[in-house]
Amino acid sequence: MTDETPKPTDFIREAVAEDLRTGRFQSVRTRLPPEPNGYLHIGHAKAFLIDYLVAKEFGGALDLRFDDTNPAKEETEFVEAIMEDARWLGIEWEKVIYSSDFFELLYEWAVELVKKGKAYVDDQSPEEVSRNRGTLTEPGVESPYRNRSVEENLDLLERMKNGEFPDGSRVLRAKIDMAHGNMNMRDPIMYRIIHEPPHHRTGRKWCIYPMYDWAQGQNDAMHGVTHSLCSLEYLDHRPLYEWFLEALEIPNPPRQIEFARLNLNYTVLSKRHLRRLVEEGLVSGWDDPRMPTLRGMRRRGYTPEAILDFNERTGVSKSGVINSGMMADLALLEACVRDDLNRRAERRMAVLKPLKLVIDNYPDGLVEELEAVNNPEDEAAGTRSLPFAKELYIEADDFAEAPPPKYYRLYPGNEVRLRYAYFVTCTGVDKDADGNVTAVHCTYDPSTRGGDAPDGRKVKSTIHWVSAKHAVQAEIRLYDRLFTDENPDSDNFKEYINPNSLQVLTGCMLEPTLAEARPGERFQFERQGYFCADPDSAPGKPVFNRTVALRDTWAKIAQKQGK
RNA sequence: UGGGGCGUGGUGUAACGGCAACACACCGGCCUUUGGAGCCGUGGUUCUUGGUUCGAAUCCAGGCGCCCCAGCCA
Repeated sequence: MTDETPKPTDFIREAVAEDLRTGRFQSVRTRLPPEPNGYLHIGHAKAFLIDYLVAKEFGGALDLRFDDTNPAKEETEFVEAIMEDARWLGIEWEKVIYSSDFFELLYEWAVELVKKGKAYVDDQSPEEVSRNRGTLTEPGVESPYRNRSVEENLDLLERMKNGEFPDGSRVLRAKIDMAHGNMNMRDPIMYRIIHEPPHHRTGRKWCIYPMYDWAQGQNDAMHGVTHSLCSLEYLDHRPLYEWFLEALEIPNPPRQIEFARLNLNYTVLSKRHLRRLVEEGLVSGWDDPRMPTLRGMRRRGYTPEAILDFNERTGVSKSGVINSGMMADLALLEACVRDDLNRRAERRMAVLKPLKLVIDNYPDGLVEELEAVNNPEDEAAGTRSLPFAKELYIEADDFAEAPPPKYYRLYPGNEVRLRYAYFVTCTGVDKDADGNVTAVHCTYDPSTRGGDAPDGRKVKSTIHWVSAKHAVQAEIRLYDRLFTDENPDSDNFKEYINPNSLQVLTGCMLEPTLAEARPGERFQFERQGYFCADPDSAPGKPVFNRTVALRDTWAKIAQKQGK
């Protein structure tokens, strides 16, 4: 690992490198303990990636350990979904284990603590326990059961395990300090009694289940984790994490390191709010392309590479400003997909809001095949051929009867280039009885075939088009941010929902090569944005999701003009 | 009012006692068969006050601000 040792780029990698250098650890093993009760989102992706990349960079491994210590909250359904999403991201893990795999040993360790006089069974009701914990500024009150004999504690714990007592009647607590400034140290609960529902893996074998704090560090130690990476909210738990390990006299105990979790502006990331979006029908499901879930982003057209890049560009730190985390900019995420897709996505022509263009001096019935470049960023992507004819569709926005200042596209008298085709000059329009433009007329210059004028004259604009009789009709879904507020993650988040987050366009006209697009295939529709074929697509009837629009400097100019 | 963490352009992250850097966003310009991409440029008294030092974003002290903690959740 000598030459391979990476130069530390953040405080976590610095700490890990230091531990290896000093010999505190000989190798690196990290673990990601998702609680299997929800789908992964962009914030989880960061945590996953930190654990995975740190382990990988130091020649170690990541294990997946599902944190199933509360049977009331977990479901098997999520286990597979989490693995599927992580795999899609490119995360590799060595072992898949469960906290419940360690229930037996963990119980033995609890018995050990009882024998050492460091844990006791408390008969107080949940209300009493809560009341006697004290407050942030007042010390707690010691339980009247705190000084029971070791024998009585052992007997009671055994009977708790055997299911002799009802839920909530007793708990096992660590005997630490009821006056501690850190609330986590005020005799934290280790085991509580839960009879129902049965655990999704261990069934009815256990009637007591460990609390997070009691399970975490011990599980880490049991399976050889060296670095237990977690988010800042667990900082206050580290003294307890270390207390247990020390009380049990664990040699080479694992080390917990905390980092700022990721928040994204203009979205919500809390499990509760995400669930509400789905359950209240505010989105179509966990994979709605507007959701910040990995499934949603995947359907939207985001690539794992873009998410990896985003993760890297947001960095690792301990400055938790909002909800113990950094507030990353959605614009950065979008920049990351654009970067990736710009290099990789093939270009296609697609007219979202069609307007008919008739080339009056083009021969009736003639169809020419014109060559178009698939990706100017990647010569290897080659070219394709596009049918061209007298009647085309152009983007309604690319024509203006009365052009605003700085408008370079089609308007009466103006000449533009039809991409990869000809120069055309607008000669007039057809209108219906209400005065709406129904078609635009133009003439073309036959000498400009392919898009260059032999006399060297220039046009200020190039617009896209699709041959009317060859066009494939499609549905296109345009997405915008789900919320109008930068930080909607509060209980009244519904007030900030963006009513225009989804716009469904039907009757869009696509170039014929797009007819058989497979779900998941991504393209750049020239001058529009990046689009991904949706699973709702049928052969010959594609449906596309807009992943992200292209940067649009014209939109900014138009906005400044007050339009 | 208890304990803990964090303050660097709008946002995020660097700089490890020696000229405050990079990315995104923003604004301006160049270029362009995508108003895309690419290229160039503008923008910061490093929360504050004081101290140590030849020299402080960095070390020390005091303020201020923000975040987390009082589930038998994780």
